[in-house]
Amino acid sequence: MRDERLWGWDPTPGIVSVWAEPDGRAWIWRRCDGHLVRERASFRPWIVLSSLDDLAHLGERLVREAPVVADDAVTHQVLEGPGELRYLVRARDGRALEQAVLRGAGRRLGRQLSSLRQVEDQEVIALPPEEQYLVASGRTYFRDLSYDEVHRAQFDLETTGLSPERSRIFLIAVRDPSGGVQILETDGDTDEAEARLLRAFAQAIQACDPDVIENHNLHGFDLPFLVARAERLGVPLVLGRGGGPGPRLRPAARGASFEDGSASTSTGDDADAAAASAGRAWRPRRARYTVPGRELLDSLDAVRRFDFATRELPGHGLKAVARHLGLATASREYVPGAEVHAVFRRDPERVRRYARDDVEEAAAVARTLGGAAFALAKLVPRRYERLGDAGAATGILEPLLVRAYLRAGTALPAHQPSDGTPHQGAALHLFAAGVASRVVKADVASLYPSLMRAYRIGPARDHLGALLALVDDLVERRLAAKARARASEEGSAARHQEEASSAAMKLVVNSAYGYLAAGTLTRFSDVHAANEVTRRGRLVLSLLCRELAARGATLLEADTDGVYFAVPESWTEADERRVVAEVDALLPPLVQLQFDGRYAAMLSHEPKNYALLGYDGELVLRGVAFRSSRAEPFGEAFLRRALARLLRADLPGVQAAYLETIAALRRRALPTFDVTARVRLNKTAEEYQGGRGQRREASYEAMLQSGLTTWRRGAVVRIYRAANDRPAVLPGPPARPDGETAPEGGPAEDPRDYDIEYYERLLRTTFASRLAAGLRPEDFAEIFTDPDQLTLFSPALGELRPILTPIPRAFEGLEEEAPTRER
DNA sequence: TCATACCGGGG
DNA sequence: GTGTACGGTATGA
Repeated sequence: MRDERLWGWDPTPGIVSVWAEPDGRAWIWRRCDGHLVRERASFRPWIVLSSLDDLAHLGERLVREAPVVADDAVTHQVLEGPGELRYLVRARDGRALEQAVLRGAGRRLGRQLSSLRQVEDQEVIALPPEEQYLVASGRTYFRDLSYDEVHRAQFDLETTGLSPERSRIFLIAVRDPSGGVQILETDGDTDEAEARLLRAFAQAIQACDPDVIENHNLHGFDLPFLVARAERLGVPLVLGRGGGPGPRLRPAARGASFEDGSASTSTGDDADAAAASAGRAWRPRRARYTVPGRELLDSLDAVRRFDFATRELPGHGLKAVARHLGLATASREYVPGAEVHAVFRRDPERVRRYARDDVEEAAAVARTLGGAAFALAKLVPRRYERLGDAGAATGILEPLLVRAYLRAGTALPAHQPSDGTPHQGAALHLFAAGVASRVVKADVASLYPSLMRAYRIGPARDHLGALLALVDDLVERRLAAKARARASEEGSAARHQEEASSAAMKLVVNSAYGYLAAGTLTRFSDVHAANEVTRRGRLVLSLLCRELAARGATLLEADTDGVYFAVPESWTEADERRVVAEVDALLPPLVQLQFDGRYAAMLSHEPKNYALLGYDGELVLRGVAFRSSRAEPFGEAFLRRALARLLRADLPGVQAAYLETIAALRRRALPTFDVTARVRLNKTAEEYQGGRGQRREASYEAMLQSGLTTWRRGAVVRIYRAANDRPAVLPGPPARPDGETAPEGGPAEDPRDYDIEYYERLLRTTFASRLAAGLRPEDFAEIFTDPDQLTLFSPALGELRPILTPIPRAFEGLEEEAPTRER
């Protein structure tokens, strides 16, 4: 398959935005040597149909595709191959084309149709006008442009609340493409003042004329809020280019929800609901705004895409992300959201700094994480802004495949219902529970796409072999991009570009398997091929487990594409790496086992629940058994200390941690805070009282028995068990919902009346029990005995060792390739 | 206690 | 135009 079919063939450089209308008019904005050029183009709108029957009523106006046809003709071209969608149909005006299909289909179905969306998708492919234009022309965004050559502006609203029904915008920070920041403010709390602010904002955007408008949660908050306020105040909000229409809605899965009528479903207090009531016109259920000439990008999408791969972010909020990525400056101003307006009233300068820092950070986060969408826009025939939140399978691979097929003049398959074959997933093996030392983690990078390439597993209906060609090509391009990134200067724009491009390609490559397994959602999905990929994956995992064991490794846990194992004491790190390399050599070509880390010890508790002790002493806890935000702090602290000692085979130390904790409880040396659990009160007092007869819930009983009879829904408090079985609430300020630790209660507020026996029991049953897998039952009983029962004659704990218990028959779960006649 | 439903963000 | 997933938390049987 030729390259150009995969990647577009028209070399036109510098496209920064495309807007097309269904009538075949298109506008293209390009940056040439820094200057903006607007071009007018026309295209012949097209759809693909499974049959021409619905167009038979056109009679002689339906003709074969030809260089010259009548102005009102509808032309068709028959695509080759076995695909069901084989008629490429075009007309001068896409609306007329749609009407013609709807008339025929409506007649056939005996009901009036108003949109091609109502036609079965087995029967039609109909793309948005911009995508029709890009697919047909072979153009893509940003050829020969780098990320920083695109003009980007950021803006951020400061409002009096989250609901545009009840709140106002009082300040807007705008960062222009050259980096200058303007602060626009209202001069009073009136409709007129707010309307003036909105007009000034629209003017500021027009004046700096960006190609891209960005912010964090732009589509979830700022845009819907802005549009709702503008509609309410009767202010025309022209943010696009060419004096065209104001923001338009387009359906988008990840957009804000717009339920017609009144307040929306979930929270009722947010912008989703807000935008809902703003207009009477047709609203899709979920939507995003779009404007001509500018791309509206949300850095929250970039953050989600990034974290999807890395899972390293503490949260997806702007501040948390900026801090995590090292983008927050030392002088960064912070104001809690709920206080922004109040702070503005007494210290406006502080809120101005805050808003300024917000747009600066949004720009920095967008630049740091937005490279993937930018790189994708160079490859995929969709608007840049749609690639910001496009899912990898339907949003990226599918458009590439559709373009490739049409360019090759080949018919496309229709979506197919399942044939009932269940999809089989990955393997998970637990080989041993308990404590192991000298632990190694090895894994196979990009296992599934590697298997697809190695065994040529692609969709049965992909007769062009386009998916595998895409994956092959992307893998090669990615390696080249990574090499170029390494070769370029650290921190340089070139490096940023290559890394972004590499990230984009990795994203697409890794979604190829998901595409296969996506059932009815993707055009070329193939559950048999997907099952073959996972089957090969299980075989590879089994093979490497067996081969590692044969070389002296003690297997602990294996999951999908990675394995933890322990090695004999005599092994050096070089030995560990050598064994991994030996086993790697036995795997199929393109499937590579890599050394992924080594640890002093591991407690294997349950599948996907374990604790690791690094050689540097760092303790890593994985899985729900070891991490819970609700858990009482004293228990968590005990567990961490005890685990660290257990993993060092220091059983007297484990017991000491236990006894010290109990002693502290008995002396009431622990602040009450340390025994509290963090809970959220999701029922109001009335709601709880209503059903109180049937079921008592500790959180609410604690409130009521502490004399607190009203509370806000969603309030977060810390509860504990006081003496005499009394549920109680920790006095003082509640724990902050963002997870920050509540301020320590002073002695006056710290009752220290907790139920000692209850917490001793909790320590044993909930926390100490997490160590049980690593100890003989009699040792466990000995270590976690009642301090009053300690005898002078107990066996010396110092001589005991933690244990590792093989799981019976775990090896039988390993699959082996059925003997076949090999090639 | 275990299953399942829902959330992730913005002022 | 459709579905990200995944880990955590909240809720209900």
